Amino acid sequence: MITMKDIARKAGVSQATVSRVLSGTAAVSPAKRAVVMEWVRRLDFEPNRSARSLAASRSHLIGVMLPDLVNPYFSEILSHIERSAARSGYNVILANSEGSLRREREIFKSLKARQVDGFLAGLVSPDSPVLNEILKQRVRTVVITQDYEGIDCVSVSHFQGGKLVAEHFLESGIEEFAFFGPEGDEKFLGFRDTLLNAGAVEENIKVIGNEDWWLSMLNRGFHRAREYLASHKIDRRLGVMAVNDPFALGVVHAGQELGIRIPKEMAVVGFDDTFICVNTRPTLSSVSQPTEEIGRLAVDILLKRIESNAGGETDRHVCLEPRLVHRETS
Amino acid sequence: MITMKDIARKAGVSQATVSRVLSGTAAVSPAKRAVVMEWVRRLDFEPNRSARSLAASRSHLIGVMLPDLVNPYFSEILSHIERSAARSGYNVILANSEGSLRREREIFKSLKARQVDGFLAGLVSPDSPVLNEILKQRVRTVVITQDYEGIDCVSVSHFQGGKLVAEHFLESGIEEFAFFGPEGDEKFLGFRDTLLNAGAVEENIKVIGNEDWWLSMLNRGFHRAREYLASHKIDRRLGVMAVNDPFALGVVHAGQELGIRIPKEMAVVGFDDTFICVNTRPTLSSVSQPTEEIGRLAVDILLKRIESNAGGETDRHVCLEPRLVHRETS
DNA sequence: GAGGCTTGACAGATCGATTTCCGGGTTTAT
DNA sequence: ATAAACCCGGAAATCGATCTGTCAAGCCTC
Repeated sequence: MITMKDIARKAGVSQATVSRVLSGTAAVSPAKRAVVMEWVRRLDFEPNRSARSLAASRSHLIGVMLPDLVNPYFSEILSHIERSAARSGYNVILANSEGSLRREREIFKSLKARQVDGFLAGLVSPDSPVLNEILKQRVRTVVITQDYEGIDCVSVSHFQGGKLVAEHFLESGIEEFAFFGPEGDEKFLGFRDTLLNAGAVEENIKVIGNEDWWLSMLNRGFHRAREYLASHKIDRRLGVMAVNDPFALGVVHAGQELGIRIPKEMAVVGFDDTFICVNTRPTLSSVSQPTEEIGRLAVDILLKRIESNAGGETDRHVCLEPRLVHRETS
Repeated sequence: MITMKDIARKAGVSQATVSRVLSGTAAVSPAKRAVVMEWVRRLDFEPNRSARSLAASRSHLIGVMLPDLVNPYFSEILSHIERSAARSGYNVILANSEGSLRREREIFKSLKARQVDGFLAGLVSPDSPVLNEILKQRVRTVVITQDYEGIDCVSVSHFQGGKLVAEHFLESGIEEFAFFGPEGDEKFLGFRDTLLNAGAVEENIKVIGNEDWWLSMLNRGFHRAREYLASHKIDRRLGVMAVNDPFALGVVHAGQELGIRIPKEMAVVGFDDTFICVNTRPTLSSVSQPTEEIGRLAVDILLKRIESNAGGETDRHVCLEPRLVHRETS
């Protein structure tokens, strides 16, 4: 391995000078700079990042923790995060929490030990133990997907999203509702509140499947939905909101299999507006989240925090507006 | 930050002893071991990974380079890679080459500087300059998605996959063919060879869109397909093979928009058998690749190489069999 | 009880960068 | 001409771990 020492020897300068040239922290005479650069090029030298992080306690690494990598919503966000980070010279170290709070804690600890300069976290629940650690340990973190007091956040208001769906159902004259997903989810709260305020009866709002939405690739949603729909006869038109698009798709397919007409007997709305929506028949209504903006802004805010060393400032909350995209399933 | 030195002082032993306890490389008396562990727990100590990598020149980090993160095929593989790696105590550092050879080179260089213990690479083309570097620089690497001489590989034979599709079309009596994707792709070669051997006429095998499949999320495929189908009247049944599922889906939708009946006038087969296939109507035929196995095996092989320090052995080529999954579009 | 062997633990070198401190050489001001 | 201010660049300390060399203590064996 080629080290700075080698370059220094070849170029006939000290190690410190090489370091200065490379990092540009101090002035170096054009002549020496040129010689150094020449040798760097010639030997194809790349400074050892471990040593660099150790010495500078800056790793140019950001930790990204997500609850699911297969759901296209997260894939898209991840993709935008990676791109933004790469543009600014940061690498991404990726971890999948699989929605487990225990895993979240482990990941957080282990990535901190890796000296990441900051975190981007898609947290699963407001109960996550990681939230306390973030506050306590002052690790620069931007949370996506939800909004927490005292922590930088970039997210769409899920509450608002749930409200949009509720309003949409109410306008269509629907009086029976079901939510496929975890009861504690913000979007469900928005959904239910809006319905109740509009005079809906609490008994007519069902919640199905609460703890394991992150395992929700299609089969999971499909089976849950089929199980439910098979045992609960639909007499009045049912408005179904799902926690995410894959789950919604499962509901649609379960409905189709059981001969339920969509959207006539059952209206279905998903969440995230991933590419799934326009590529299924019937096309899926969904609440849209601007993934590119989320990814980009999250990285921007995080890097600004890192590079300006601004730890104690007030937290930034970027709240983007969700939009209901109306398609064939509703 | 808490360091080993702190633990050593608190526990009244030397730093080396703490290191031994933590890494388990040498025997330490049970009594001291207990004291050390107690303090590690109490101070919630986690060794600094930068320092550790620097000293041990082992980072427990593997670099994963993929050409696309949104295509569910890669998402799934990535997800399995991350899980396997995490189980063995490795973290994943992720980079998206976006299919650009220039980016591939940059990424390779920069991750090497990060001291990754190994690489998992989904390379785009046999021309990738990274291939030479892998051979020359002896960086432990397992290539997925394709099969190269002299480098560890885990992949499905794309050639074989193309062959399966061709045979399938031939059995259906199809005599006109189109491939949507880059001409140099192995799967196209398998497709074409099989067709030609069976007596198909070269002029009846069209290739559409060759250089930028990685940008192929739906719109791209859709537009390419619409453009082509609108200007080329179908008189005999057309057999279309697409480079991946998103692209195939674009072809299906373009066909539908132009009133082409599927599979009657046009049969479409995708590649990768992602979850898209069963969740679109009509359901999409596709060539299946066992993503879980690919991800898991790739990590297994890489870690075995890393941990046994086996650099010079002959390369391992795991070639998994593709399977044609026949659905409604063909 | 002396010599040989194993085991446990310490001090100190090392990994490859960054960064501080300081001295020598130039330029500018008086 | 002398003092002051400025630039450059080198030597050495530092970051937080790992790992080697060394020595002391404990246990046999004869």
